[in-house]
Amino acid sequence: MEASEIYKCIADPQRLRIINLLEAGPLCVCHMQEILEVPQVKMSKQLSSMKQLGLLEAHREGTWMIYKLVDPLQGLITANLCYLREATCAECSQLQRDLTKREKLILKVTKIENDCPQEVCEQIACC
Amino acid sequence: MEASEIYKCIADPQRLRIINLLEAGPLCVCHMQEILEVPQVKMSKQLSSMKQLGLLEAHREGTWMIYKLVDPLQGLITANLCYLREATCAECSQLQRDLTKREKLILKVTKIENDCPQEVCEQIACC
DNA sequence: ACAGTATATACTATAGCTAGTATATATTTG
DNA sequence: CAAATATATACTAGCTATAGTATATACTGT
Repeated sequence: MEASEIYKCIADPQRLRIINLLEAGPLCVCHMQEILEVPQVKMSKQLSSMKQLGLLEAHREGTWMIYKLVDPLQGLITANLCYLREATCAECSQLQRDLTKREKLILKVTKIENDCPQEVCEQIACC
Repeated sequence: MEASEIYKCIADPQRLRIINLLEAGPLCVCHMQEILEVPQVKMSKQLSSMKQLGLLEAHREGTWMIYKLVDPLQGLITANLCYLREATCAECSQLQRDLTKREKLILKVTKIENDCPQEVCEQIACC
């Protein structure tokens, strides 16, 4: 994967937010959709382009599609996430808020509603 | 400057090469043109867009326009240059080659031809 | 087999980017 | 002031990316 392709990918704030979320653990489409507040079609298209690029992989669990970052993650991405999480800018604080929102959502769908893909649950040992 | 704007900028390999070159010191348009082997009009347009973005600044010296990176350089850019210079990929080795080519060109235009903007010369204490 | 939920794709319109050609501007030198 | 050099801008055409709408597919539970 060329560096320029990675930059083009994270040059879209929405896609950067997706990577930031997934770096914290796998998620299904509808939950990312809820956290980022974007229409389903946009979410789906962005995920599929990132998968095609080779950054994400997906598998099905019932009706859910669970996306995660490929392992090992491109060093260039790791380095940038690392930088952005420390920095202070509008986009950086957005990334923090997304992570917080993710925590809350996962708690809700697991502990409370029991409506959670297994792989997501496993992270917090809830199911 | 938003992180996404910086990524969009360096997502173009040519622009990344420009930043890489200028990080080593100021240069005039025609010398960058020679190192990167691009038409004048393309060079000029890319430089002007990067200047408008706030990454570069320029001043005139005779008929030359000398471009340099704004100081202090965006941390995000520093971090990425730093990463790319250590990494092994097609683009990364290109960046190395560009720096070598820059060294040679500067030697030529200063020591040999004495055809060199003052600010460039000052770097290697030649004029 | 049907209804409901989650996700993906096809198609279209449109906005933004890039390259190329031609031309203009700024400066120096004779 | 004319010629030469270095750089910038205007204009155009083609391409790429994005958003939106509609529709299709995959799976589950009844």
